[in-house]
Amino acid sequence: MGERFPSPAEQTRSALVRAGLVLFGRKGFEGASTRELAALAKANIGSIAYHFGGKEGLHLACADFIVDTIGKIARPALADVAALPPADAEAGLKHAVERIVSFFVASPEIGDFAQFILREMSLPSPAFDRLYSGVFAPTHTQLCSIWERATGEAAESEETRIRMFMLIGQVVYFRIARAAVQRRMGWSDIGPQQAQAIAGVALANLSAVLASRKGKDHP
Amino acid sequence: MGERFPSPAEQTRSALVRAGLVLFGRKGFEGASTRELAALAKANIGSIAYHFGGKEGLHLACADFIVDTIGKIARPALADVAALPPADAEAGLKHAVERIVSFFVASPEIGDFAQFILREMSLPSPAFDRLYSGVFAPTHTQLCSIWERATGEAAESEETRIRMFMLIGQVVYFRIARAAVQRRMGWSDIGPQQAQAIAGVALANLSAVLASRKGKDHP
DNA sequence: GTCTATAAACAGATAGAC
DNA sequence: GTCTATCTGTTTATAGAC
Repeated sequence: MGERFPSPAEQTRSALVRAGLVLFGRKGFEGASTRELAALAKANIGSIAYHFGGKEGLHLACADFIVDTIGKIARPALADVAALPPADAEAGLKHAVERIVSFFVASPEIGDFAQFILREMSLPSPAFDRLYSGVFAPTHTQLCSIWERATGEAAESEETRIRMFMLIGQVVYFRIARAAVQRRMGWSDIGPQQAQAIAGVALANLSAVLASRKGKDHP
Repeated sequence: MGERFPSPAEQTRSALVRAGLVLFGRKGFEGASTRELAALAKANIGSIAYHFGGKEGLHLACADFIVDTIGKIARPALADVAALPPADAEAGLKHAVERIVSFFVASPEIGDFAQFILREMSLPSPAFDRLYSGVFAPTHTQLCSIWERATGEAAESEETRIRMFMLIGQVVYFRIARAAVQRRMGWSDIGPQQAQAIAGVALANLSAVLASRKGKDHP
């Protein structure tokens, strides 16, 4: 790890993890066979057992890769917003929503990540623990504290936590229900253009909710 | 079909479909084996081929069962709301959201349906077509027209269609991300009590959005 | 570390007895 | 219609050559 020129072994490991992200995400753990995985990674079948101890080991390594990658991208971005003075928190919150849309809904590279994560959510396997504590919990917690800065409502109240799930859910749903959305909307793809339309409505909703919370007491 | 006392053959068919709903939803098409399916249905392995032509035939039959069941429950309920005079449409819309929460998020019987549907959404198979045209499209279309009655905004505008996806998504997400939600919220289950908390926030959001749309022109 | 050959378990489909 | 035995192919894991 951390070497300037990755050794052949690390290249193989990395190729297998990338293949795992694609195939596990697309077809599920049982649906992806070790042969497919090795073929996509241009590695041999035995390398999975050698490097990861077996199919399940590769699956866990994929989860760790997602945690690392999201940790490097999303976490610092949200941390910046969370550090804004309350006066700017509302604008920061809106910016965060835009980022979530373009990152999670439209970006094609993240597609396999997203499917992998969603699969773990609806059918938690041992890999779920790592995703929850590495991605899910910190992201949601940070969003809650941004909300507190923007509205004055307690970050860890039940209502705020539910509300932040909805904020995420209404957007992430476009990735989850992608096939149905595309048909119903007549979209041949969900790219930057469609993401803009989605973000527009999401931001309008957010503004409406924020406006409705103003003028209420927060004892 | 339609007989007073179901024949043994129909009991077997029905048991296999029920097992299919559970196992396909829980483990995916590849993840569920014909042996497990037959065992759960207390039928023999050969009966799958006999009654449905094979594993995929059973899968399609499960999709048809969902379409029929939802069609009998959700469709007429939404149709009633869609028939309300515009003055009552807003209340009807809120009632519809409450129904969606308790039906889709909290009811345990629907859990396997939901997982089956969600699985087809993220990885469409031949069964997806039936679910889309039998459940998804009619439900979404009806929701859009209810929205039009409540707000005067065109049911089939891009904005309305996106907004209705968000209305559904923010709620359905609690089913999709159930495992993560339970951990983060400290809920040991998502039952009627939790559904009420979810519906409360969803309705507050809806009211806020409706309020923000008032006083705008709809040329 | 890479790659191949093989083992042992498992899959879905089918033929035929009842 | 039900159920069992079996066929054929595929799966993961592993042993060992290089």
